[in-house]
Amino acid sequence: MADSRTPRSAEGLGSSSPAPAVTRAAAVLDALAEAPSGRLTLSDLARELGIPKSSTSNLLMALEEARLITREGADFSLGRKLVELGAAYLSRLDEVQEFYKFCEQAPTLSGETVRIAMIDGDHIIYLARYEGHPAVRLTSNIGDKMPLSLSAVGKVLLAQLHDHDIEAMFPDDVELPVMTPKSLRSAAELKAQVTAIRKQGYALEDEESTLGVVCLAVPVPTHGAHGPSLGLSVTALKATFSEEQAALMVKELKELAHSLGNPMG
Amino acid sequence: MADSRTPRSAEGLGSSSPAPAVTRAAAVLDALAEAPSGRLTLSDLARELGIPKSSTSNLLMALEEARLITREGADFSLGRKLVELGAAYLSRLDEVQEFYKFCEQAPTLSGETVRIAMIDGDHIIYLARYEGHPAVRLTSNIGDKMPLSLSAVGKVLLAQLHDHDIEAMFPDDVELPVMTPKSLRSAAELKAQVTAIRKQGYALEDEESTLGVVCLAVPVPTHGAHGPSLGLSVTALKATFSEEQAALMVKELKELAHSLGNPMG
DNA sequence: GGTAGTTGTTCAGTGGATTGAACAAGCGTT
DNA sequence: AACGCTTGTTCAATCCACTGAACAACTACC
Repeated sequence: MADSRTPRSAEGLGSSSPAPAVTRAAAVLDALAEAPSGRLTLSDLARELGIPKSSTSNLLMALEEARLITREGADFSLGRKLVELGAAYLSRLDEVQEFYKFCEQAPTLSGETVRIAMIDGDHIIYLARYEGHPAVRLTSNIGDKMPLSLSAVGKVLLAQLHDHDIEAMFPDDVELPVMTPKSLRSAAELKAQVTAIRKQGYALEDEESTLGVVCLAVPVPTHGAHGPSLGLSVTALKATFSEEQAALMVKELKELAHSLGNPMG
Repeated sequence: MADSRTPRSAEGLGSSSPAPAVTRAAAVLDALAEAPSGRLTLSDLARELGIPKSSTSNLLMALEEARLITREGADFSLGRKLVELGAAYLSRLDEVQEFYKFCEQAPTLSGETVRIAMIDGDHIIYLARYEGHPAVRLTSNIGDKMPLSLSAVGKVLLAQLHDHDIEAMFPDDVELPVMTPKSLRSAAELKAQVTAIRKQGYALEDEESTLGVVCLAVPVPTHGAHGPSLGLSVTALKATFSEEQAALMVKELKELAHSLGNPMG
């Protein structure tokens, strides 16, 4: 009966937005992005977000006119304008451009799958991907999200935060997402890793998100304090993974991180 | 003095939106996307969009809370959430996934630079790019836009439209964008090409956007009448471009287009 | 230092967006 | 076919988001 019973109201009860229509419109976009099929009807949205139908209708018309959503018969889905806007965001990040250039020239990395990611709330989000050999074709795409505890980049970016922030995000009794038998289970495990990562300067993910796959990650030093935290990672097959190779990759990752962190590297 | 004098009002004078706040919020996003530096202040936005400062402030607060924009001191820029939303849109397009798979296996295309694009108002927008050989590294990225008259995909998608739509978009006295000496100049030229493209089933772009580079494109048949028009293109260096190669590429492009057009190809 | 130009924030009044009920149109069932 | 239960649209009354002016905080330039 597809009873998706998640009446998460658009407004957080106490938080009256200075422009409710905008907040609700954003909630509509979120709902469409999270809907498994990517398509919802007016009534679906009105019900899920707790907005009167007539108001929802107005919102949808305005969103459609702005091409932020598309109507297809009775179904609404995300609009193409969002691809433009997302691309506009990425094109402004000089780091992404330099990332590609560096990967091509790096002796070891140029043959591997390298990604650059950014912390985004309690997730990481992939900004760009360089694929040296399509041998290990990844399923993740640009823009995809991943829990912090399940990825090397996530852990290395977490390690950059202050302890009290980590504590706030991962209280001792928190339930961590699990994707493989080797996924971290407890906040304690995660925090132990964080201190280890701080010492050694890089993070390792050992089949914690995908069996047979390992990941190394380093942080990009945040230049000038402003701007969000970036991280870099290499992905490799566990089967063909050696200590010396790892050392080489970490070395090159750190070089890349350094040149990204210092504008005129 | 950076006198960007473009007071393009957010509302189109006569068009009263059913949810003005949303329309204006979308205008804010547009303005940020088009701003050369990607950063604008509250006053910049208020001035450019013709919105009172106090209202603009409200909009920006709501947008920031939704993470659709970010504040950095006094400057506002696009937010990360837009990358997520754009990615969510793309992930729903099965065509993109199949596009990659096909390109890898195609005998000729697998070595070339292939792209899939979509018509979007009076532009095309690139949805995905497959790069066989990084020999001809393109400057265009996913999400980038391009005028219809300047690209092979643009022309081939234009040729899919009805004549009266083309006439409306390109009246005889229209001024076409020019990027190289070989760019089309007049609507007449464009329309002549459109009829030619309809006959031969594919479009050629001969150094019209970049000197030294040629492009071939075919349309993807729109299955079931709904859904936007997609197009495929291959890019090659004019220097190494031969007739037979072109024939092969067009053949494979058409195969790909066919399998994309028919879900269970 | 003083002035004139910014900037972004505050606040009470008002005009228009939002709303709920009533509407019409579409489906599936009995 | 008539029913029950959907769907999305219409419309007048109300409430609240928007507004404009006044505010405070900076910067720049004599």
